[in-house]
Amino acid sequence: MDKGWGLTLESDPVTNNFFSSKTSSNTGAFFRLSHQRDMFQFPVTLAGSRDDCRGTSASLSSPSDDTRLPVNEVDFFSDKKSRVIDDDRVKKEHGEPAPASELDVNTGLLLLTAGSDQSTVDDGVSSDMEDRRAKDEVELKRMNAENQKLKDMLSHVNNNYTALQMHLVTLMQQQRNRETETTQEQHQVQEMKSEEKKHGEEIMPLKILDLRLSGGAEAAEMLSTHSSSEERTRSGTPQNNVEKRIGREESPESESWGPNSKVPKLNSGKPIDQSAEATMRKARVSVRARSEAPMITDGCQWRKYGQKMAKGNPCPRAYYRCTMAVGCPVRKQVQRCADDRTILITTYEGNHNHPLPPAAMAMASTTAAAASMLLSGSMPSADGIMNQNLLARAILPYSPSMATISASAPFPTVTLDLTHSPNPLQFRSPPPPQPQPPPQFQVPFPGQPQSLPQELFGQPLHNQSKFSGLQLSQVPQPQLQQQQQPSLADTVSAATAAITKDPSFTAALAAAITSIIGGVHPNSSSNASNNNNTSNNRQ
DNA sequence: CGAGTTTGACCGGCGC
DNA sequence: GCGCCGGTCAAACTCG
Repeated sequence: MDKGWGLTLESDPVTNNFFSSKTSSNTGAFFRLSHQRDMFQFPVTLAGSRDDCRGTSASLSSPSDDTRLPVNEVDFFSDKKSRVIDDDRVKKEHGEPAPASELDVNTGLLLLTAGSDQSTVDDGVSSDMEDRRAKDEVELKRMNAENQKLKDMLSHVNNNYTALQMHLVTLMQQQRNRETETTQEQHQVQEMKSEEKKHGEEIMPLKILDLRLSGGAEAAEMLSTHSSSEERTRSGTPQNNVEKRIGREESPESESWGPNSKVPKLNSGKPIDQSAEATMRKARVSVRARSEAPMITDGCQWRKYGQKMAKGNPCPRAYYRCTMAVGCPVRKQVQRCADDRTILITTYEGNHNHPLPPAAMAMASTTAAAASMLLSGSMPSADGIMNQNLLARAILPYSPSMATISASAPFPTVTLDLTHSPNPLQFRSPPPPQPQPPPQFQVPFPGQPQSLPQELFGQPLHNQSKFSGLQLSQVPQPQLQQQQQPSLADTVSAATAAITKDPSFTAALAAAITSIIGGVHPNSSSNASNNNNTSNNRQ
């Protein structure tokens, strides 16, 4: 029952659906906030100050202060807006019209103010005043339109900026790949042939992951292994089970988790790129999170295809595959921790072969960044440093030691441990009084189903903004549509700031998106329409 | 009735 | 070669 969620981090100026209801009543508010996040945050992003993230986020706090104006709007023009509005209201209450020049700001509140004016007028203010106010309202509407236009423009610029950044990252990593490809592959092949297969596993998936992350479709194209192109081709065509089965038997590349994709044998017998491709998909990103829910929600559609009792764990392991596109190779395993059954371990594997909704992109990019970090661990390079930074920046705002790497496992795995319940917004201060701790902790990715957050936080949303804002986006909050609950705005802004302001994360996101969607523009409006899942309906 | 889940069977890798 | 194990399949089942 995940309808109505998934609109999260990504603004989409192309579609211009600022205030559209999108797919549910919940998304509208957040979507608007997303844009506004872009709107006010973008200039800071351009400043390129990585630390602004926290600073700005901190400045967005005080969600408990319900009297605050929505930060996004306040920030957009000037800081005197709130004062202007208050003054305006005071003046009007005293029969003194506010100058029209001061009315060009907070639209929602001004509209409300206008409404209250009416009652004042009814009380017997002169018709002259009435005319003035009518003019003010007209002016206000005009300003609203301008404001909207500016939002559009800013979002558009922001997207252009992101696209440029993505392109830059792509080019840089392509260059590096070209430089390192030959020597590294030769070296790795020699190593793998001479050393343990485990060592081979450790290197190969990482390399390919890096290729995907860095170059995405372009790099894959350049290096075109026929397996990867084959996979892309297959991904675009419908598959039935028979085809899958055949593909599984005849081509190890057809199913990422297929038993045929085992690394050692592939390495020995297949071209390096092909085996590497297969191996790459063995790299995993594991997310540990406390959750009562049977499965964390990450923005994708999943279909359960199996359940097994794993050795050493009384809790069954569930197997899911991504169903957002036919033939998507991404799988995930969900299992409760044997030691602490409140901990849900979700392990992702593979790369999506389809555009992702923003909510899923956040998760995918994070896991991709994690996988990239895994790569960087064995392949020190400028990118490695960057990728570590990516993950660190993606995660560390929430906890300084969440990510652990295990390359000794059967498959190299990055574990994002979110079970330590860090104060996700610890960089914001001060925390509001929490009547009770959240009963569970969910992965701070957007796209949580609407049904969860209230349970998560055990309190009204507007008091929950200390939690990672990324998942607050889908919480029903009708009020927000009207006056943009500051706490939610803060939360969303802080969360998005934590992610989007960081140039390195933006790069990671861009690269991940590139790799994930295979060249589809991340801002494609198709994503926006794609983002509401009905998966986990029975979860 | 269709979509999703359940669950036993099956498959392949791996260790002994 | 055999058994264990992880992973997947697919028929049966459930649910809306």
